[in-house]
Amino acid sequence: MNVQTAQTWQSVQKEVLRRIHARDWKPGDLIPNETELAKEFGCARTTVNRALRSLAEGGLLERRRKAGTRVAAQPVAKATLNIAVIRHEVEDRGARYGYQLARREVRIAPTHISATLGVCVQDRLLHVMALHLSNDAPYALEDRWINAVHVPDALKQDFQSISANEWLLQNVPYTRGEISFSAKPASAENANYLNCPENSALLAVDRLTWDHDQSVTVVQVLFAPGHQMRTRI
Amino acid sequence: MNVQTAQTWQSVQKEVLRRIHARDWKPGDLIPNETELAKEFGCARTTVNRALRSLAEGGLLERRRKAGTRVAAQPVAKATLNIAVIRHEVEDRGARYGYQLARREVRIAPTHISATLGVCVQDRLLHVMALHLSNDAPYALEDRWINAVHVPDALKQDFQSISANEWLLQNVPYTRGEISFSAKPASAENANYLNCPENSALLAVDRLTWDHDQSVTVVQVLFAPGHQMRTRI
DNA sequence: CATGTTATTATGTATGAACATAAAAGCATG
DNA sequence: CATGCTTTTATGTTCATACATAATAACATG
Repeated sequence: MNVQTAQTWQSVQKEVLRRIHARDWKPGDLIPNETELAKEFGCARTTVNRALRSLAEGGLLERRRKAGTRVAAQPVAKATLNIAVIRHEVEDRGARYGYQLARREVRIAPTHISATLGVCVQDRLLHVMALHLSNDAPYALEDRWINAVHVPDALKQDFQSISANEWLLQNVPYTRGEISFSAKPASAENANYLNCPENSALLAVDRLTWDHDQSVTVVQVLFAPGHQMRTRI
Repeated sequence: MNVQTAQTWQSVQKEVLRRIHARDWKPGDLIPNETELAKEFGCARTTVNRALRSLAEGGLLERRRKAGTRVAAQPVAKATLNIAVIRHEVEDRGARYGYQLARREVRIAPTHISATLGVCVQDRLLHVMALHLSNDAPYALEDRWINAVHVPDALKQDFQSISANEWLLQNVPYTRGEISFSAKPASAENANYLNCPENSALLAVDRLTWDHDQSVTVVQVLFAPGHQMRTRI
């Protein structure tokens, strides 16, 4: 019953975290309710709420009205990966960024692409392929289809000096998207661009974005062999 | 100056989002300050604060004291991957989970492992290798080293029926960790366990966890070819 | 005993007021 | 003109209070 002073929500959170890590409160345990904790810490319930809510967002606590707050039995580690503009990614690593447009064409897309984008099979889409370089070495290969029906402005861009990656982010809004991570063997073409042996294991990031119910773009980014995406948990 | 009614922080957030998506407020733009928005929406500043803060956490807004709030020029998409217990992952997909212990040994670790875990090279660590199955097909191969100096209880476990993955999460706390995603070619041994051709492209998830300044475990999970980790953004 | 209704309770949210704090902008001083 | 101090301002946070809501627990009723 140590009444504390100088209560900020961070200090409350820190103390709660300490108790969880020290196993005072074990996974699955119900912890005291907000009112009791507020009394113990000598602060307002609002402050305790702020501290616990943010821990719950991180997956460490599970909260339910009336049922109370408990320590997550099996905390699902949430790995948050920042998918930034590739140029920034390279520059943040302190490397010199380079960009090469490999292909730009307006054409009818393969059926799996038009199906994914939800457009008619005979719609002409913009296909852009580009290589991103880090200190002149291949860094990532971007293979993108843009829904030119919904984004006609894209047709005016030649993507010679600015990547579609960057142009879209600056100019075309999207409201939602899907992203998936997988490993893929390098095709002959991939290997040629990325300057690696054919069938090398490549990290692939596939993205599909929508603006309300209109698809915007679908893209696959293949990273050069050995590439890692890292984060803390 | 439409004065709204029934203000919840969610409705404020929704309206702010609408304006961003409609490009009323464009990337890089400074938006009205909290006091003004509160007046416009007819709610308390606290409510506006809650709405904007949560958008800022998601990376869509950038806020700085005195400088104000602006729409992120290049919203960094934050892909949050849930790294759950593998058994749950399989079961959530509606498949039958299976588990096979492949190896369990207490031995001196390769130097890169003891270095990673920050233990003495001659410390004996627990090495566990196990195969996770989905509907009897190989799903993921777990290759793990446990810091037996810090987690002596692990030595008592045979890991015949419960995976180290699950046992650790239930029994050993950690305060922080690192996680990285990459693509790797299957070694002969990998290929044997995962029942795939040698050099297949495999998605690899590497995790390293710490309890304060003691390392807990380092693990590599290799997923069977074709595996995808998905999320919405 | 099963089932539906009601009370209770813990979290969730809104409010206005107050003060804290970071950072920009203005100002003074050498 | 450079440098350091002061003011101003927008966000950040705390608080007490009040009411909303979901979900459990208690109760009544057939």
